[in-house]
Amino acid sequence: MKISEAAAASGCHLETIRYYERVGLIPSPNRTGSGYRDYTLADVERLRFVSRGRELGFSLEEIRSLLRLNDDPKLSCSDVDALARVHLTDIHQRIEALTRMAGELERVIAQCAGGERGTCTILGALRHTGHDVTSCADPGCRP
Amino acid sequence: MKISEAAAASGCHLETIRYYERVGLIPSPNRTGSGYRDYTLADVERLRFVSRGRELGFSLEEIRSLLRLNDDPKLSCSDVDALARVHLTDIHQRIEALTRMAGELERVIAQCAGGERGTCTILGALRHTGHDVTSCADPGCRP
DNA sequence: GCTTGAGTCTGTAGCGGCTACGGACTTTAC
DNA sequence: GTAAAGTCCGTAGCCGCTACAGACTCAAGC
Repeated sequence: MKISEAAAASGCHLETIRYYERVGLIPSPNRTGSGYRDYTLADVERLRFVSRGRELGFSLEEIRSLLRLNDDPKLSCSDVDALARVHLTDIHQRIEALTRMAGELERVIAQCAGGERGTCTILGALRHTGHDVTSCADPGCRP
Repeated sequence: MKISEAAAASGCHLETIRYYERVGLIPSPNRTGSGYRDYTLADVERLRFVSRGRELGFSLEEIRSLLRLNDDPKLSCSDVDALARVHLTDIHQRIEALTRMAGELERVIAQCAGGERGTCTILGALRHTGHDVTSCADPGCRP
């Protein structure tokens, strides 16, 4: 199977596949006589593994670990579980940070909306200290 | 004011300040006789503006636009409003994507927890097609 | 057999937003 | 006077790709 077919079958972009090979995430596939990469179904499955891992937000290093855990059935399932839980915690933290951002942004936008006057509350929030147009719970906000 | 003081006063890391200068986000400050950067309060305010913009998740290019809008009071407040709304939509989309990830991950983790058996459902979810251990609403999931 | 176009090859550079050096200089503290 | 800390500049690295350039190979049509 050629690289373009492997790309279509795995959901990875063609250039991304070459990149994964370069960084050692997937093994180098066989080559045809003329030097073209020749992928097996097993190769494609590995690529799909990586692709699904990325969809779940795992880093390439995490996926590297997951692949190792997957390759060696003697290794413990609880390591996989631990890795996934750490990753989940990280995702939750990112969601929290973004939610905070969104909330703050919504507040300053709401105050600005419709205001054609010279003083823009959004710019004001960026200019002035301590979010003084809002109520910031963080004591570090006030200087 | 020296760069380390400007860093402390603005909340930007010292090396980050030099970076912002290099990419033209902030103007080059005055220099002392010996070539040290010498920041004014206006410089620090600009840095704080950038720092707060980053806290709200704006990209440096967005902040560049906001600075321009801020510098020229003749420009319309509604441009600021529009920029902020686009950014807010983007944040909401990122939250949504992360929430989807977290949900899926929670599902496979829940099925795996406590399982010391050889077949790990987390690895299974990564290996096998179409999230067959879950219920995926996306028709593209099934091949 | 020959041409054309599409696919593939390698290597390198770029993105964003920093961060971290190395080696030279200056300032500060004792 | 000397040692330590701060600053300077330039460059390279991080992640996870993506996009070239310039050389090749392959498949289809004539």
